[in-house]
Amino acid sequence: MLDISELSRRTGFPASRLRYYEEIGLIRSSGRKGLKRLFEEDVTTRLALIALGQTAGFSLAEIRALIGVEGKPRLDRARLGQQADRLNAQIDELTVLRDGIRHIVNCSAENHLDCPRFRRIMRVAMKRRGAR
Amino acid sequence: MLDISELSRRTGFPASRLRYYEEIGLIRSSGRKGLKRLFEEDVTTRLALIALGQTAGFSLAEIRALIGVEGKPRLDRARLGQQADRLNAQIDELTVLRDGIRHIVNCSAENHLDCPRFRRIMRVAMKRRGAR
DNA sequence: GCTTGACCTCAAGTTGGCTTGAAGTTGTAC
DNA sequence: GTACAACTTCAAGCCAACTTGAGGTCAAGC
Repeated sequence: MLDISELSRRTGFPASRLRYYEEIGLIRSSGRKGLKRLFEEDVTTRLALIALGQTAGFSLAEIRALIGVEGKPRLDRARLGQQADRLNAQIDELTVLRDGIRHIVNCSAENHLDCPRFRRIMRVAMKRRGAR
Repeated sequence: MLDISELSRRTGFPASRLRYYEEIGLIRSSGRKGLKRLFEEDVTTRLALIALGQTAGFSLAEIRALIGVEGKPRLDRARLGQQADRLNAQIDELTVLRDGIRHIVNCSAENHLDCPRFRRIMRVAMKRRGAR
């Protein structure tokens, strides 16, 4: 069993964030020693999963839906599959953008506005914003 | 010259957002007709650039630094190059995550926690969170 | 000449994901 | 037995990027 500072040290998450995650039900502490929370070791795995989800662009609410609230992380395969697909689409978009930016950097022409490549990038960007 | 509702219609940005962008200096209106703002057509280009920047994960402040405040979008090539590199790193990370998620979906083993692939993904995720 | 509707300003509210601060409690070291 | 650091709770604050709302103005159509 780990106290909050040890868990913080191991994961790099500040204690405030760990308390917050417990408060919203993302992790659990398994008892107290006096006032102090005690966490089981496998909470580190859960935290890694949470970090993973955030990196992939999921909100904490989505992550909770994906990994469940109970003790062991129970992964929802169907949802994960969908999310992998979304992630894939995002990667494709970012790739277009990256290439587009590099093009702009190298394209010495003053008029990007007329450049078909540039226009294509902008269409991608606009499409994405429209979706908000 | 376009009034705000026409600009909104063309770009898909709500009028409130356009006013907000003007307020923080991201776009300019070029005069009024009575009370009503009038925008030049090329503001749509600027808005596309802004959308582009956001899609690439830049804050509005960063975008302002990149495209400048004056009339014509003046792109900062050096910064853009850096940002393309960052974007590239992000793409690499997301790719690892995507593949990792797909692996989890297909890996019928109960114990992802022991799977080296899964561990690798988690390391990436943790590293990223650490950087916040 | 009055109603309507599209615009205007300015302040305040919203969301997510936390952090910060004040005030209290506890186990350990001296 | 007391000082201390490390925890605790709870409320409030913070940030970006907007949105919403109240109350006002203006041009056009009937």
